Amino acid sequence: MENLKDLKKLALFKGCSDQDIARMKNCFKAEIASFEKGEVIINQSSKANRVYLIVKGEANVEHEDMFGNIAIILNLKAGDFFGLEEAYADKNTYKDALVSAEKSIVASFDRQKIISPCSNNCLCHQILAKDMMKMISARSLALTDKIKHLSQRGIKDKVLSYLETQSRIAGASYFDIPFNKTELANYLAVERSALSTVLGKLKKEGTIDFDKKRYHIKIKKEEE
Amino acid sequence: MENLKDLKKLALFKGCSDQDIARMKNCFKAEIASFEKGEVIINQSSKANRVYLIVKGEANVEHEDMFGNIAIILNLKAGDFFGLEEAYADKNTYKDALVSAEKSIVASFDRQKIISPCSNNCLCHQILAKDMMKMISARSLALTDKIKHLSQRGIKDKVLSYLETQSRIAGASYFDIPFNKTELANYLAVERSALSTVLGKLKKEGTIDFDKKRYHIKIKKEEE
DNA sequence: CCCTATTTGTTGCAAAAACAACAAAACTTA
DNA sequence: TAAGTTTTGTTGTTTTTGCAACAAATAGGG
Repeated sequence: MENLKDLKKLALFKGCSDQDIARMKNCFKAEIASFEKGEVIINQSSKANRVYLIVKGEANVEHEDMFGNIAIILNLKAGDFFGLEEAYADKNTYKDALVSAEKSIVASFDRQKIISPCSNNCLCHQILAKDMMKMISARSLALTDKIKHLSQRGIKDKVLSYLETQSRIAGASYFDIPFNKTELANYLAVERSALSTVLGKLKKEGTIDFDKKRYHIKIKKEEE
Repeated sequence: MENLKDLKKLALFKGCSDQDIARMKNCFKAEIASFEKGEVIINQSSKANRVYLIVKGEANVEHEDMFGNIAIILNLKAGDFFGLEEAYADKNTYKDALVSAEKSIVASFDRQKIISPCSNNCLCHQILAKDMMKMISARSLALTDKIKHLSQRGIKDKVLSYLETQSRIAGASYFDIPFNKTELANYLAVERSALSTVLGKLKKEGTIDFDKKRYHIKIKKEEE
């Protein structure tokens, strides 16, 4: 099982021995699978009986509304979970889909095993449980951040709000974002072409610069 | 301490005796205060060293952006927490303010005491810890719901998305929402006057009806 | 390296939302 | 109940966005 290497790289399992991980995999009824870009890992509205862990690559949490519009709710990276909230809040269907954003490896675990205390007394299970809390909290804060972007009036303010947050996270005025233009439009819930126009304008104005997925905030907007 | 009565009403403390609650209050360094409508319970950007519990009434999580626009992120009711995520994710400032939405009673606890295991072995502390996970998960799902509303193109779709969710939660086509029109506009991040126009149109069309904070979805939009 | 698929930029037009300003209605409270 | 405050509705103007269609640029695969 060469996937063990990828698992061990995750901060989540730091300090766990191979045996620990092997035992946990068994304990949680783990399964590991790999996906190509664009492949659906788990469908919207399907039964929520597993919890997914991105082991390698990236995946997007997506929601399709009644008109067929796709919204990218969140971008998940290695170490991030999908489905934990449903498990803990006792919801039995996922309200969103998980879609591989690039070549990825995803582990999944039995929902019930994850949320209930381990009978086997796995060495890492306690650590894991503690981390869960932290991860869900971080997710919650990330969602709040996103709401802040979406709450901006106008595409210009939305995109600047997003880019400033990304810049702050990166701790630099140059930074990469996980979205191409089409995906960024989906993430910000605006028209792709309109976003393109606004980005072009901001570039011409000299406020920002960008190339591919790399951005640069040249003029920092002042906080209130 | 007559506030004890209010605390005991919360699902969170069901099955806890007065002594249990008294011990927990001591253990968590609890403080209780009451607030009028519009009063700021805790300011945006202030030090996040306490966790707040709405004991009675309602409060809104609000965010003011760099242009002075107020966004209502979330409406909290009795039993809901504020600041838990910051505690668990180890953030030291609140990114939002908590504002009393009506006459309310709010308890606050020492952040550190909440997130670390209790040395006194309070009877309810374990239960509390378990509920925390559930609450944060539920919050996360609620935020995802809101993102879905905000992701809709156009005010009409936003407000219908919101009202349908509220209707589903209430389990009826008649239901009350916690916002007046101004607050609803802030929650949906749109112009109040534009929202007013759209609501009027929907009422004239016969899609919905409303009076004060009571709404009625007359024609149900079909899911995809 | 060429062919194809995807991504990105551009434009014009129609529709919608922001904004501002004001009037009517409802709610407070003295 | 009268005065003042807040909420809600209305309207006209300006700006922005959505939408559709197309062209250019880029990436990916054989």
